[in-house]
Amino acid sequence: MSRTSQLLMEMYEAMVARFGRLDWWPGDSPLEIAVGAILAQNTNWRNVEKALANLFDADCMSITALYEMPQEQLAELIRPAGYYNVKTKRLKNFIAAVYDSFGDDLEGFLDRSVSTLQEELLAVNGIGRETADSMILYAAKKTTFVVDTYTFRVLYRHLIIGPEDDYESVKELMESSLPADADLFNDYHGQLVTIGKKYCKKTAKCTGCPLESFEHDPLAGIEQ
DNA sequence: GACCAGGCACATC
DNA sequence: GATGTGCATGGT
Repeated sequence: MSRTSQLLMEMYEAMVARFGRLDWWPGDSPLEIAVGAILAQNTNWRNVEKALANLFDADCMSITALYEMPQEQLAELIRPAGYYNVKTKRLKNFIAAVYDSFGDDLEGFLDRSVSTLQEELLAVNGIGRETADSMILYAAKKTTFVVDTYTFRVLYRHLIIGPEDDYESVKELMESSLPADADLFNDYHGQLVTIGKKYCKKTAKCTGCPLESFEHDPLAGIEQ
C-alpha cells in the first residue's frame, strides 16, 4: 500500500469517526439525482432543493414530462437554483439525450458501462466532468470518483495534491489509491464535502476539524 | 453590501 | 494551451 493510499484511508477513518457514514447525495430516484447534479452547478444546495421541490409540485419528475415541458415553464420552475436560463438548456439537452435513445427509461440509460456513460454524458452540452461523474456515481451507482471544488480544497490543504493538479489527475490519484468500491467513493466524496463546508473555509483556520491532526497548511489557498 | 455556493461553455489572446 | 468572462438566485 502506498503512502498516499495509507494517508487517504486514515483521513477517511477520521472523518467517518466524526460524521458516520453519510449515504450522501440527497435524492430518492436516479432522475432526481441527475437533475440535481445539473441544478447544483456552482450553486448552493439549498437553492437546488427549492428548484427540485418546484419540479415535484408541478408533478413533472419524469423524463417524458420534462421532455415535453416548454422551456419557459421549466425555466420558471428551476429559477431558485440560479443560472436558470443556461440550466434550462442543459437540462433539456440531458433529457433529450436520454429520451432519444431510451425514452422514459432512465434506468436503462444508466445501466451501462462507466466508459459508455462518460462518453455519452460528456457529449451533452452543459454536462462537464463533475456533473457526469456525479450522475455515474450517485444516480447510476457505478464506481467512479467525483472531484469537486471541496475535493481540491481539502486535498490541497492537506498537501495530498499541489497547485499543478487538475480534475483528471486528482480523479486518477483517488481511483488508484483507494479500493475500487462505489460505496466507498460515494461516502468519501460526501465526507470531503462535509469537511469542506464545515471547516475548510477560504481563510479561517480549521479549528475542530477531524483532520486537524493530519499535516496541513492552514494558509493554503483554495482553488487549484 | 460583499462574498460565497457541490460548473460549464465559449471568446480571446 | 492557458486565461478570462457570463450566467443568477439566495444565504451569511
